[in-house]
Amino acid sequence: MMPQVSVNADNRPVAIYLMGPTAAGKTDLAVALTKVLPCDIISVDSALIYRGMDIGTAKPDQELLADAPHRLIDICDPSESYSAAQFREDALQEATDILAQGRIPLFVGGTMMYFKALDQGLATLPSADPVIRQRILQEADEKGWEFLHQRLQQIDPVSAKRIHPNDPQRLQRALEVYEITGKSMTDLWREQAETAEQRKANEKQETGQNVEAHYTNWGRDSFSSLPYNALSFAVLPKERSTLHERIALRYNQMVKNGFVEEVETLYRRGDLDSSMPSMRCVGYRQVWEYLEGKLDYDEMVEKGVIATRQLAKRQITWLRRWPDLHWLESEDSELLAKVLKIVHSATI
RNA sequence: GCCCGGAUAGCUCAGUCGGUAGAGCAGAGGAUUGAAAAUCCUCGUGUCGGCAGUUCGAUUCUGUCUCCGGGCA
Repeated sequence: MMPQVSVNADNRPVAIYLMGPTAAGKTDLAVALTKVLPCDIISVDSALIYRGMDIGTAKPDQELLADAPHRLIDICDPSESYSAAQFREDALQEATDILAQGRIPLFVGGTMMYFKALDQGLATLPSADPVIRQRILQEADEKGWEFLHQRLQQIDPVSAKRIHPNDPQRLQRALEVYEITGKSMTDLWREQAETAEQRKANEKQETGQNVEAHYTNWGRDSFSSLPYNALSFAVLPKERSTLHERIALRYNQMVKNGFVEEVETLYRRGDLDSSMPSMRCVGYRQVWEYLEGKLDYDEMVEKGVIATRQLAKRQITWLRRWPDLHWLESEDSELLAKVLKIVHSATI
């Protein structure tokens, strides 16, 4: 008899992904889950990593954190940058630690690229190099991004087609990878995808899927399977307008609670600037501009709220195409029970 | 009460020497491989304030009314 391989026959322990746009109520649900399940929270949030950025990131307060500890918050200084790859490494380490204690990793957050990197892996590529990035930036200043896009067209036509000439961040990255490795991003992905296909073939785990047909997944190391079987949830208010109301309410509350003073403390340090990832965070950027005198108070508040809404929209776009996602409504009174039901049926 | 400006997309405004109109912002949809709360792409029909007049044709010219600024009393 051939052994039956099916999705349900997964004997790995479960983990929970709790996703959702900003201000949807993820933290409340996560904390409630820690009361009824043997789980520990791992934050999936590119802003909560920063120390001293508490009010504007809606970071849980000390009291709550003492009650429900979050891993991967307060791990960076605002002068530092972090990355999706670094996150994956850190998050897997935390998950392994939690699993070793026989507990459930509960990943909670809204940084969807971190979730994707965690779940599907990343190709093996060089990490960011500040010197090379600076050089590319300078060249863009002199010759324009259009010129650099044409150069990318020469060395990597596939990426050049995918990356819009107006997208400096991705152009910079593609050129950076080429400068460091001497190979195009596309070639590196392809090589790694082929290696993975080979490995898969050797392990006789044919899935019938054509990796080559999905170039956006080329080279991702998702074949090195995760140590858990993830259940994906997304929380979201039923109506977009409700989310918008919650965002405006929360932003005004932040300002009342001393958000401007928090940014002022960072502003006065003197070693931070508005080009750093930390100070590009929603809200921080607008308060920073207010402190520089580029925005008046009302504009700062209005633009902060707008930026938060736009962030939420992008997060929702990710969620719409997330596979096997359990959708939850923020205002559902049976929220917790529904999650528990799904978790229990998966653990049996 | 009189004089001058305004009234056009959800908001701020441009424009049509008369042939029913377009920017920015907002909003919506999408992309997303070491900055991702980042970065980028796509999407614009609205009694052109109401009514009347001139005209083949008025959002555009004229008259009048309403409302909002500002000024003079």
